[in-house]
Amino acid sequence: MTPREAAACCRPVDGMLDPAMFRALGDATRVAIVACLVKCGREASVTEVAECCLVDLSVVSRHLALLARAGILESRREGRTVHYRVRYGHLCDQLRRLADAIEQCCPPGEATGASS
Amino acid sequence: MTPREAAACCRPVDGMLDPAMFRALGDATRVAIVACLVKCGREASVTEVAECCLVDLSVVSRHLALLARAGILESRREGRTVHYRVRYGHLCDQLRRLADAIEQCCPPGEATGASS
DNA sequence: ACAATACTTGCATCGTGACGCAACCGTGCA
DNA sequence: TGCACGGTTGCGTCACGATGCAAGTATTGT
Repeated sequence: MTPREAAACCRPVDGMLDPAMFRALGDATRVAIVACLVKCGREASVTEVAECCLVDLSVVSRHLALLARAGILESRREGRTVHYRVRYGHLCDQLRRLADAIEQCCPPGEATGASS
Repeated sequence: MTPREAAACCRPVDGMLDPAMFRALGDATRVAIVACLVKCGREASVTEVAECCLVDLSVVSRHLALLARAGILESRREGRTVHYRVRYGHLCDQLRRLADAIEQCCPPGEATGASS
């Protein structure tokens, strides 16, 4: 199969490789925010998150909104406070399903770490 | 634990969230190239890959080099031809280990799809 | 009603990255 | 040695995104 033919052929991996999700994780500040929230293990307000960052609070607000749009975080409003939390289930699921979809195309003979 | 404390605390997830890898997958053209190579299941030359893309061959060459630097692809030279192939094992491993590291911080009560 | 809090949005600036073209390098062949 | 082929690299252009500041919005408390 030539690459040209492969590009036309539809596989599970096509739907999993969403540039928007990866772009969201492709920025140092956003990665720091996500790591912070992941390790925190609970939801946090914009102000709380901004205390871990060197950038302006308005920038943090925009980053959080972007991460939520990308499906990595979710938000909950409580009065004038907005809480953001990691979508652990969705995020881990996406990563594992992508790994599975990629592996499915891996020709025999190439180790992928799994024995399926 | 406040987000500020969480940011200072070191967890496995810190080393796994590499912005460079995600940035590499955060571009539509590069994602198309990776999807093409993944589905192809074999190595392909720069010219072959360029036949699946709408952009100039020089652009494809740069994208392939970037993806190789990010650890997603690897290259092999054969005469004047350069073959690129997906690092299936490394890529899937990275994705799964990241999922594991994130899940490790997930508080009990939040479903992550796994039962560990 | 007024003020304070918590966050969002408009706007200007600046850097980075994607792209195409052209020139260049390395290899193989006549 | 000359030439064709396969890739890479330099350079200019252009668009987008990250940032900070200031202004605006929504909600709470006095």
